[in-house]
Amino acid sequence: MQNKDIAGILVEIADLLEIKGEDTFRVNSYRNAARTISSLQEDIADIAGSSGELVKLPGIGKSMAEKIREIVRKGRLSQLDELRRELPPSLLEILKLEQMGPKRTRTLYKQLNIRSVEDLEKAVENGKVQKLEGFGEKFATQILREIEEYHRKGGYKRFKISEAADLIRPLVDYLSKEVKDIEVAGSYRRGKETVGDIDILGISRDAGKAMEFFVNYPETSRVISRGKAKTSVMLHAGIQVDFRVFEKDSYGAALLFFTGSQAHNVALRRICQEKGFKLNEYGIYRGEERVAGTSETEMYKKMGLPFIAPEMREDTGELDAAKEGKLPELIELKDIKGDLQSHTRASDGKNSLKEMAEAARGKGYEYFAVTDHSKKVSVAGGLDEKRLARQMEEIESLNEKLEGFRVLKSVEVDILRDGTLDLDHGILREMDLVVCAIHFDRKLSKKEQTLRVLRAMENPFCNILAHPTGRLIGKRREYEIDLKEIMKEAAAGNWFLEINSDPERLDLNDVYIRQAKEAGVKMVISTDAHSVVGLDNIKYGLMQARRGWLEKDDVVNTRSWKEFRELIKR
DNA sequence: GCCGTTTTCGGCCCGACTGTTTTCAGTCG
Repeated sequence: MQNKDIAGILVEIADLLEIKGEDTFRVNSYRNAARTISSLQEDIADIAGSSGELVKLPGIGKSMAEKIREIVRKGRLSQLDELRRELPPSLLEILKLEQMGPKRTRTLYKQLNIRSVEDLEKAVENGKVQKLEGFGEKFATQILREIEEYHRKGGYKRFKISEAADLIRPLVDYLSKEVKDIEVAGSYRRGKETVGDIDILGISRDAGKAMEFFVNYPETSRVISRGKAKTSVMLHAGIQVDFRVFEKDSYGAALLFFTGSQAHNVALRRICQEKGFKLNEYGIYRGEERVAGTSETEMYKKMGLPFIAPEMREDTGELDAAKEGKLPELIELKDIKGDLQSHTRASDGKNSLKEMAEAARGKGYEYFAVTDHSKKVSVAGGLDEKRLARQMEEIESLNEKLEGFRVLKSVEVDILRDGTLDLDHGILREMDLVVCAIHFDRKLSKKEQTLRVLRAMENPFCNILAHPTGRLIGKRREYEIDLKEIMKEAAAGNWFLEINSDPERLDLNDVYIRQAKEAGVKMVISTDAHSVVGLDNIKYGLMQARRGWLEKDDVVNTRSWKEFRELIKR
């Protein structure tokens, strides 16, 4: 049972209790506990063993600790089983529909025995829902549209951060024509790997005009709500955009508020309360008087805190760190001195070696590793020893021409099922750097998979373990592997874990990154670019690194090649 | 259900928008 499974059980309880009509504070305590667990560095199952440890975690008291122990022990929770008998779990699907909260879900269940999205759809079509008190025609039309969208998208989907970026770019260009100081806030600004919606802020004295301009954006498919301060629309792409305008004096407060996370905001409001202030999206107030609001820095300062980077605002310890003056100095893009995974036309890349190298040099890097696939990955045109030897010659002659820049002779060698490598040691020995990765036999047991990787990484030529969990966001689960063990060995064995910047991968993810840092592991941030354009993805890997609290020193490719080489085992 | 330098009870973050409920509940972030 992983942390996220246990958190999932608690969230389900919270949802069902809420539909039941339980006290919201009690309901929230389940959500708080779930949040604590899913952002925890250690395995909750390990902590659950020793009594007293669990209740030290924020939001987990005696009763919650007992429930967690039951889940760890039995793999299930009798309280949830009971709730599921009481209420059909398919109600949770209804709850996911926009406009459908716990109250309406409960009413429809009690009054019309609506148990599923399909039931709801029928009842609305038959005009039954509209007859109930509190549900009108407008509601009926809206909910039918929601259900249609729900069917079309197959439930509610989140967008990969790169997909969101592609939608945001033209929208911000458009809005900038009318509104000043456009900023994208929300989970996008915090650099989350996926985003559910897009929050945009701007400064304008004429909010009405700004809103009018916003709803006329050509990509708008429908207006969800429209007010003086806030307007929400759905884009044709199927993502919701919330747009708000503020006055200059409130802009910092608004940015802070709408960047979130929700949990971070709640924690900030508590801090303000303790100091006798009130915090909202317009500023910090002492009574009626606004005492801060213009900038985020000013807001934090008023709370007695240093500026906290958006990527850290998840209420996972950043506020304590800030209070104690122990915030990390997060790694920045300019710290990266080279990219360490890339593919060329020789395997499955789109550009030539020369084109890739020149593009990397154009980014201001000092070095750049070309890591085409090895022969086993034949679908990607993997290279055998002979072709690699030829590529290495090509690199050498290219390096003679590129002054102040070095193309590293490298490869993404496949780790075979038994933990041996897909290439002769003779050729690996000739390389500057060897990147190792799993591409096949993903379904081994956890123990076998872990041993396989460790065996490979014990090889004297292996330096980097690429995309260590093999997940593809929203598509493919992680393979079973004991990452804790991998981290332990990586920390001791001076090899590195990759943070793969491909927005489909982002592997390691933010939670694992922070865990790895705690374990003393050094990491690299690579793009895994398959084209010149792909080199830009470094920003996504960087954001995950920042979400994992990494500093320059934690990341090996912030060093010059000379320093880097010293760290590599041989 | 959690929490505590106002500690074992009584709090628990705050505001915008919508619809139809004419004074506010529900939902969302």
